[in-house]
Parts: sequence; structure tokens; C-alpha cells
Amino acid sequence: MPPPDDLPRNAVLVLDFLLAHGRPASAYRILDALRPQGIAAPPTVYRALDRLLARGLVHRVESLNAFVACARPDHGEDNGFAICGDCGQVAEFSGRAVHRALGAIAAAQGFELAHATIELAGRCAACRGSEACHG
Amino acid sequence: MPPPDDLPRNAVLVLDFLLAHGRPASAYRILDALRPQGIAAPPTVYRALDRLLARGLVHRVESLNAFVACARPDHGEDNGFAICGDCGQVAEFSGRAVHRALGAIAAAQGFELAHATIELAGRCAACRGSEACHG
DNA sequence: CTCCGGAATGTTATACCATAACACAACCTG
DNA sequence: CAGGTTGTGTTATGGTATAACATTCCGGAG
Repeated sequence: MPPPDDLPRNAVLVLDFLLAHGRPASAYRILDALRPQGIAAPPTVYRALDRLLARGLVHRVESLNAFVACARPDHGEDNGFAICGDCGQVAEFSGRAVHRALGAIAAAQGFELAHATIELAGRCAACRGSEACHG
Repeated sequence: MPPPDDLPRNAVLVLDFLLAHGRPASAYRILDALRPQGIAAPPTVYRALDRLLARGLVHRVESLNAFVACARPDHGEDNGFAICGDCGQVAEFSGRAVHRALGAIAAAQGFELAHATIELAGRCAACRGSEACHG
């Protein structure tokens, strides 16, 4: 929907970093990583993140105060995250069905739903497997 | 489930404040409110909040970095919040059905679900009614 | 009673997250 | 060129959270 590539330089830097990083990073983590590329202060990072968030190329993970590159640009806005507490990996999933259910719950109370934050904490398959059984 | 009242003094102060406040408050907002009662520094508030969170008497609202007294101690852990962006009121609802659905989504990917954060942003019924139509 | 230990608290300092406010340069457009 | 818009740089500050250590209170063991 939004044309993919007319992003300013700093937004590209931030997005590239997040894509390479492959998991959520805090704004300050991003800042540290991009200092060699000339990014020097927090507002620069936050401005880039704002652009990326507005285009849905990056999501904010509320429960981590961190940001992650969108894994599925085909999704709409209604997605959720499964966050592994062991390894920090985050899987993004479509929350469309859940979002619809939540919309119904909200509507029943007269609440007009604008955005749903859905974040699951737990352990991913890899971490469940790689350690002693339910260690 | 947890015995209701063997809370330390500071936890009682914080809980009473949140109950009276009736909506989410940040830790520093709580701190300011309780200075007259002798609470002087952030760790005191956070320690009290930790106790209350552990007992389920208070919930953390991730998308606000704030805390709210539990409106329904009868609920389990699996609740959600509908947060009005206009007035700041928060309605707590049982997310049991949603939680089950999320658990199924997670399980399909091998993810072991420990806790679900479900937060809805939008406008409450009162605010929708009291202002010009969809102002 | 005294000693010891654990739980709660107090206090200082610091780290981490986020934005306000202003200055500057590049660019396009009339 | 004048003037607007957009992106950027920079400084300073405000808001959120915790580490680390000192102190007090209280109950049980000796």
C-alpha cells in the first residue's frame, strides 16, 4: 500500500539494522549500532522509527519498550507477537481473528476499537526443545 | 486465592491510592501522591507494586507504562484492558476466550504461552456520546 | 536477654527510554 | 530570489526503572 522505497537515509539505516538484527532492539541499542554511520543522538533514531512505524515497516513491542522490523508486510495492522523469554526471539503472527473477537468484546461495551496490542510471553519451540524438558 | 490481607504498609498505601484513583497511574504519579505519607523514592513504590502485581491485585498497562488496581479479582490472569484515549479510563475485561484462542495460535507454532498482554486503544462509550458525533 | 537472620524499608546514585525546542541545510516551487 | 516543506543535527530535559548498600523491625534459637 505505501510505496516501499522513498525512505530517507536514516530510516533506511534503522530499518536495515532491524532487519539484520532479526529481533527487537531498543532505540538506544539502535543508536549505538548506528553511531559508526553518523547517527549521534536519540531524536534521530526516534524520528526514523516514527516514519517506519507509520508505514508499518516496523512495530513497537510495548512489553519490551523496543522495536522490531515487520516480518509480514502483507499483514494489516492487526498482528501480534510471541516473545520468547529465553532467547528474545519474536514471532509475528496475524491477529486478524483475535482482533475481530476483541472488536466484538469492545463493541459490546460501546468501546470503539482503534488498535489492539497483543503480546504473548513464553518460550519458543526451539528453546523448549534445546533445554532439559520443561527445565 | 492468595490471602487478601497480609500486605506490608507501603503496598497498602499504593493499593489504596490506585483503588481511589480509579484509573492507571505511573509509578512516579503514585510517588508524588504518597509523599505526604512518607514515601520518598522510586524503589519504595516499585517494591510495593511488585508485591501487588505478584498477587494480582494490580496490573501493569504496558502501553501506558502505568499501573492500575485490579477491577475483578475473580478473573484469573487472563484479562485485557480497553483504554480510552480521550478520558484515560480503562475497562478491564476477561480475556479468557481470547486467551484460549491465542494459546491455540501459539501452540500451533510450538510456543508455550505463559502470559498474554491484551490492550485495546480507542474511545469509550461515554466519550463517544459526550462529544460531537465521531468528532 | 542477647544474638542472629530474614523481611521490609530507606537512600543514593545511575541507567534506560523518550521528546521538546531550536538551528541548519537541501530542495522544490512560484 | 523568497518562502515553504522536509529531513537532519544538537542540546537539554523529562519520565521510567533498577542496582547497590545502609538501616530498622521483629521473631526465634541459644
